[in-house]
Amino acid sequence: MNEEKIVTRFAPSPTGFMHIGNLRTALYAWLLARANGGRFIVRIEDTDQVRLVEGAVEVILQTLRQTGLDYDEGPEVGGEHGPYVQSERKEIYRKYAEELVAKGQAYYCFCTPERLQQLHDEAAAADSVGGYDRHCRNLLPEEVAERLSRGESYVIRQKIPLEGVTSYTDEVFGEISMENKEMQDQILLKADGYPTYNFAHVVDDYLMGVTHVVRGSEYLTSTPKYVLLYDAFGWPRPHYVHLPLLMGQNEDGKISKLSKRHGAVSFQDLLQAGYLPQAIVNYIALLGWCPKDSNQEIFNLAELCQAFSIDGISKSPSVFDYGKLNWFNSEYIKQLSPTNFAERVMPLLKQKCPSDGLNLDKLAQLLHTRVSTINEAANMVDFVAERLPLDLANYTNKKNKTTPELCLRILQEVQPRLVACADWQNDTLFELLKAYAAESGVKAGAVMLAVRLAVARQAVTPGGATELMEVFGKAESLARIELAMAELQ
RNA sequence: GGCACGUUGGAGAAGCGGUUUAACUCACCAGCCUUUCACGCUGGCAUUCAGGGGUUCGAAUCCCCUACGUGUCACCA
Repeated sequence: MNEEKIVTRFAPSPTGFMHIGNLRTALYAWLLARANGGRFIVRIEDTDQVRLVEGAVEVILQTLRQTGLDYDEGPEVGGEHGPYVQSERKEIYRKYAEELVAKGQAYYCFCTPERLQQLHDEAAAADSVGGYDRHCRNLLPEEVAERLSRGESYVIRQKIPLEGVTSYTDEVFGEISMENKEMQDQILLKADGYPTYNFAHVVDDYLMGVTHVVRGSEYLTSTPKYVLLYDAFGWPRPHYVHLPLLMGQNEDGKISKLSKRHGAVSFQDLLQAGYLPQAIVNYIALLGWCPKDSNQEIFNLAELCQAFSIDGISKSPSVFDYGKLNWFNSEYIKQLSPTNFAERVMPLLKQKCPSDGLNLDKLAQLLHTRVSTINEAANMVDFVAERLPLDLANYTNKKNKTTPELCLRILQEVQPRLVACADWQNDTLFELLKAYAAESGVKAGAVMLAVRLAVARQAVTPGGATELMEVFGKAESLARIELAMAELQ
């Protein structure tokens, strides 16, 4: 495989947003090129003018930028094989399609969409799946010429051999064979003059020198038709690298192709949900690929390039697991510097906890090791934003042997010391409470519990008693202790 | 329905005919640590590789069949 310089491409269709499965395909194609000192091309496949979505190209390019998948040729950067947008290469395809007709490997078809629909309906009625009946395959040249000159609407179809078998070797799935009689005379050039994907990608991959076609395994069984096209032109076939599909788990436990019903499935959705680009990339890299002789899981792009190889790609589909993504994300969040993390949560904290006097920097610090996504911080700080109702039963704790009565006593005895405290920060407060515990003979754990509950008004909190007091500041902390004592009275 | 591909624990997976009593990670459970939670640490979690037949001295690893799953059969990509 090293006899030639590897050239791969990512060829998305701008028909929506960046699906995570698409991103993963882009990643693998990029990795294959970069890991072998090859080139990576981006090509926009916008031959379906009906499904075009405004702004989709920009989303695709932006995603590539955000994930660090740089390309050598493509939109915006150009290159020697441009243009890289298929709608701008329209005439190229016609020329090649006509060449195929001349070679007897393709033919003009004048069948109307209505007739095709009828064919389809009849097949469906017979409880089967029918294809095109090759009605125009053997039209006389004179008839074709005449109908063409009359300006009749037409498409150009590939002339698939009626007999025999077509095989190719996929780099991950091995040899794939398909009986020619199973294949349809697929349309190469549509009535609107645009090529189909089936044709355009073959022509472009050849013209752009793509050596390895990397794409999802949904193309596994249509590839024989593409291979036939290469053969018809007399072009060398590229290597094929089909990737296992990405699945999602449904509520009933069944799995199916990853889609919106499984939750956030576009790169943008995931960013919106608080995931970091590199965590997403790291996670999807491992969905369907595994490094050889290593148990490493945390990889940055450079490390992925080092470790990546085709034989690490598996054949079986994998289920996208948000739980594991969360773990990756929390690892990447922990890697963030305290300041960097603080910058990211701060907008959210300021919005949720606008009141003055709160130490949001301290809050951010507490949150750093406790969240798996930035957004998760939102539901964790409600108790800071407002004084939540607290069930007094929480003051009864078996491990620390506390009761509401004990807690009340603790709060009453500790309050004057807190009022007198001049240095309102964690370490000082902690020492203060410990000193009280030692002097009073009450267990330190009990003291911490009473104070934490009084201040937080919530059983489980992101931080201990004294850390939270630092967050609340002296005034609010004392006010809450005051409130707690009243409730316990 | 035809064809194609897949099937190792709840999820990602290693494994490529013999020291594998199936590695590692997430999740889960238990314990430790600890000012709760989280972090961290320790231990548990498939006697078995979809099922059934073969081949072999020996199979998760090779072959066949069955089951199940997914993909594909568009003037979509």
